[in-house]
Amino acid sequence: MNEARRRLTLGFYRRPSLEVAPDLLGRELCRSVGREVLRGRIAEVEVYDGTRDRASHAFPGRTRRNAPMFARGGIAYVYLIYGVHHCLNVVTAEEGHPAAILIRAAEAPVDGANAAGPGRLTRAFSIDRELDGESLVGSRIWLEAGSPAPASRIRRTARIGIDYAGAWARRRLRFVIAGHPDLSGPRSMNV
DNA sequence: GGTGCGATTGCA
DNA sequence: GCAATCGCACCA
Repeated sequence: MNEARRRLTLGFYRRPSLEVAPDLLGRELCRSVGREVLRGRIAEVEVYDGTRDRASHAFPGRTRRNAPMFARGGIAYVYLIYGVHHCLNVVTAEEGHPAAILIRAAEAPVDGANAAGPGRLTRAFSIDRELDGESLVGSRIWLEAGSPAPASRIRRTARIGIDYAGAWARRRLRFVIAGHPDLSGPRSMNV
């Protein structure tokens, strides 16, 4: 079986988020729907780690919504934003340490679909809150080894849409594949 | 039980 | 530039 199709295992997720984030770039997001499997190479992610990050859902401490962020790495955290769009996160790190990585963009899983932007991505991959807390090593949603982006192709920028977060808004916690055609956000944020 | 708002997007 | 649309955190 070819290396690119190898499924990522729990050990991949149970590491510090800053280690996992760049390692997610170029990995294949896989979503089983009906008898088909949607696949798309991840191009852009953002780290939300700890309770001191004002932009993180974990900032107020543990609540019902953010509970999956406090779990051990290896599950999905999916929430509804603006009552309109779903956002997919990969939960990382160890039990009790809230950390999640927002998957902001991937290559289109089917021709004509658009998975650039967190809301568009969940729509393209048919992901909603039914997958909140779902295992990432199960049969509904998972990651495969894909073709990891080499370190030389990875860039870091500030995160998007969190201007209210003070100093945290300036931290470079967004990771992208440089020059990738499917990045989201303002052009100035794409390197 | 009431209120305010968001890790976004698409359209005017 | 702004409306859409709703779960939920927070306060009373």
